[in-house]
Amino acid sequence: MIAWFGQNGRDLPWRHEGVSAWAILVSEVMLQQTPVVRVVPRWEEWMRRWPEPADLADAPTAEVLRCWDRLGYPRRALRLQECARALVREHGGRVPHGEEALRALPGVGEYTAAAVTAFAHRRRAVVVDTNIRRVLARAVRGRALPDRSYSAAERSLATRTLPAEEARSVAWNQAVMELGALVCTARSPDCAQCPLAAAGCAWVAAGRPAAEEDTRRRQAFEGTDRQLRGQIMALLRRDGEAGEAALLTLDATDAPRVHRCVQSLLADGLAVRGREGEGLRLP
DNA sequence: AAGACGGGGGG
DNA sequence: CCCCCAGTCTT
Repeated sequence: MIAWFGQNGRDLPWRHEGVSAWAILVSEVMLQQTPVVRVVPRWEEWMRRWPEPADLADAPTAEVLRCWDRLGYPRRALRLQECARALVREHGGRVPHGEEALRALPGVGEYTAAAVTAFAHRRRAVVVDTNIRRVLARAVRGRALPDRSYSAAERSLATRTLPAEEARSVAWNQAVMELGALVCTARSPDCAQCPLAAAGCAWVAAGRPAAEEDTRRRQAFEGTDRQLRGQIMALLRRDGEAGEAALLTLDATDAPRVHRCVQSLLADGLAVRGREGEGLRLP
């Protein structure tokens, strides 16, 4: 796996020599539910503008949200700025070591704390993202896909699989994640190119059985608050401020729904009231 | 354990 | 047009 990564790993900017822990933390937050290819250009501009936590901490939030652009889930941008402020306030403007201290930061959960520990601090940490879950589900458990929810058993499996030696553990996390992203993909895995297939992937050995029928209802998007919130944020990024009338054009048929979304954006701190007390603008 | 939370590109 | 993406936080 580690040799495979050496040959096939992508040349991503946050993997370059000398990239700071802060820059890696920023990349990890941006990569939460957003594909690599969309993150790269945003990350480059972001790091150019705010190379240190103190820079982001002092930035106008409206600019932060604009630069985040359409990476999705804009509260991640808000939390990243809160995170930068927490680093300045509590950690001397540096990214702390230790998963417990990392997890206490806004927007940093189990995955990100482990990823920063492994990829920024080069320490042994059990990193489990969607790619690693899928690779382990296939290679070890012989399943087409991991279970819906992340279980203690899965964390335990990842822990047992992780090499004991520190440098190898870091390389392993990177390699398994990359294999899941490039070869052992969700939709159409390319087992012919997989270094694990020959070594005995349980799923390949079992004849690549199909996934169990997924009975859960997929999350709708069209017509949801999530979509409308996104449209409102797009409007605010473009114009800085939007009056009541402009907001209502987003869904002229359902004013209460527009109002509900405005309320939730205000509650989240993603927007504030306009100057005349009506309409909306970026914070 | 289940839902909310954006947005876009590939199959 | 559906599915998935280096998840987190709140019920």
